[in-house]
Amino acid sequence: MIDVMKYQTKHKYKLISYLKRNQDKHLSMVELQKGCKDIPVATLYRLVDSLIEEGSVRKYIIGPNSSCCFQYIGDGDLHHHFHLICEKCGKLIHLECGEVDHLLEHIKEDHGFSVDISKVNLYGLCEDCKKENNL
Amino acid sequence: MIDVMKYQTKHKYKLISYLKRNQDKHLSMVELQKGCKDIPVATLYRLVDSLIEEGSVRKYIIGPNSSCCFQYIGDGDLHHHFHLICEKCGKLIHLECGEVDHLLEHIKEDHGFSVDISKVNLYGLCEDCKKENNL
DNA sequence: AAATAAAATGAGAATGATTATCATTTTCGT
DNA sequence: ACGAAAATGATAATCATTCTCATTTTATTT
Repeated sequence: MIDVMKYQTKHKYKLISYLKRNQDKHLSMVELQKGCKDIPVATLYRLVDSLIEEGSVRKYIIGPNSSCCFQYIGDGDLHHHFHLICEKCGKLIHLECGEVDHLLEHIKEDHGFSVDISKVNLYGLCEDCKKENNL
Repeated sequence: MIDVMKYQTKHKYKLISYLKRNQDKHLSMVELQKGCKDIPVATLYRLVDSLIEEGSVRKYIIGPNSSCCFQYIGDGDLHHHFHLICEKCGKLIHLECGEVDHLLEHIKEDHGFSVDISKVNLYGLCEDCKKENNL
């Protein structure tokens, strides 16, 4: 359920619209700038920060270059996934998998540590690259 | 087993010595600069990159400010473990756990992706911090 | 609706960490 | 010791992000 009241400004509304339209993607700051050309950068940064603050946007840190991406968190559990990142081709794979939930539950119960799944980035080799390199 | 031959330069040697002396800590770039005052910044960055490349140093991205830290992890990742990193206190926990092996095997078999366990860093909240914040 | 307070805006400057440059020095294999 | 390859180092360049502050917009109170 969207709380219209919290869209105090048209820029904020536009940004959220854009984020929602691309809810399935991870958007970098550059992409946000392209998608919201009429929002000045400074304002864009401020808006993104406020959305993260209020919890409707999640920030991801991806890859060895530590670039960060943003994603709107909808009503569903879109946020409930983790990343596989191929070190060869850089491909980013979104994976939702019960086995991971199981592992995180185990770590929580038996090791007392609560893992933030949104920050789980597993590096390795993807299927295509394995084939390509006969591995 | 330390391969002395790979310490080609005195700067590289000094940096590794410093990292080893502080193996229990996470060192930021600023701390490395302080600890290795005689190594010029440009060289320091290059050395750190090369050490990460060859696998004797790990890079961590910690906290909401996405600051990054470095830590010496020895020669090759012979130890079959992964890391839990508390985002509150920065604590680093080494964990060896069959459940993780099981998960990585599952990802390999069912999702075709081979995860490099030496790069598995799971971020979250440790037991102490949870208690401290009544979570 | 008018007045006032509070928050958001926007353009450009400032910051700060990281990277690039390139002539010089050092290291390594032969 | 010789020449190729790699590393160095001082500085400039880059680039994302933050700051500034006068102005505009939004919210709240009469």
